[in-house]
Amino acid sequence: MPDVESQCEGFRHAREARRNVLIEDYVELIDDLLTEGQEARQVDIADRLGVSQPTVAKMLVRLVAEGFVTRKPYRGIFLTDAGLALAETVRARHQLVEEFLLALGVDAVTARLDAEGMEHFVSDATLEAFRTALKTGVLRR
Amino acid sequence: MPDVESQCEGFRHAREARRNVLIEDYVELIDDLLTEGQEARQVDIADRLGVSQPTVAKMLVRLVAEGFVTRKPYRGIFLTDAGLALAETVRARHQLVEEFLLALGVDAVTARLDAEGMEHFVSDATLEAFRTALKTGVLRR
DNA sequence: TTTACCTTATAGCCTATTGCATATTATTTC
DNA sequence: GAAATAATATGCAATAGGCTATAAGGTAAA
Repeated sequence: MPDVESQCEGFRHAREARRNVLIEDYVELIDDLLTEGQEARQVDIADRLGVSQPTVAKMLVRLVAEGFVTRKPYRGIFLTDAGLALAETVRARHQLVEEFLLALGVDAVTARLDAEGMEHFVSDATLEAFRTALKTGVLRR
Repeated sequence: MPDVESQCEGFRHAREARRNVLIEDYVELIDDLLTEGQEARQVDIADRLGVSQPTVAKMLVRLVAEGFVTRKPYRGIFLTDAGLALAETVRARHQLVEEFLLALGVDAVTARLDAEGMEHFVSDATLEAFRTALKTGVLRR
């Protein structure tokens, strides 16, 4: 067992990360919706996330407060520069994790599901290790 | 972008998994404390998790209700058979994820931190892929 | 055995995340 | 331009997870 301080620090770190999961998911999804050309409406976001529209409305208040999105009334949601930057980081990470799982031989459906959960907890260092493994091709079957 | 149904299902799946994270962490930690010979007291658990004792007390109510632990007053916490089974599953998964990251070349500290976050979202299928990769040694550097 | 300490319980408060039901406000269409 | 429709807003409730402060119950040592 690790010493109390490290373990405690680890758990604190994980709790901290958990608080950002929703924000990351929203920002990534909004960016995807905008990139696909359609507008990002509350109802679209709600459908994609599988939650109700009021739930989305409440989260958007938070996203606006934290400076990631702006809203044009009845015209949908838009990303600020900070939101765009976050979206790009998150999407790149998400894709890399999913690609890595696929390269490992995990089936497509599982890779998608697992990546959705894991992505938020993969550090830059680990991401770099994934990237290296992919590049050197050691995982190919 | 995935179709609405799959994406929605993915997010639902992740939300579901998030609800079990704390239970898994508690059960794994309690098992570790008991295995180390010491008793698993509320204060010990609180120290390890980096939360307050009342927070632990509240969570223990839930763990008892869900049938994972029992309590001997002023003698600490104990695992039921279900709790023990869960603990073993969780610990095996946790260790495998951490070992895998180490084998990939991730440094020890990062591997510990990332594994703590990722472990709860790694499916059996992905776990099996990790195991295979470790066994075939393709990751050794 | 009585006090001091350790352990647990309880009360009250807070934030976050979800839901449902129901307004309200734009936009469109006829 | 008025009615239908789409988009948002809001009120109320529930669950989860966290905190501080304080009380109370056992254990053990002087």
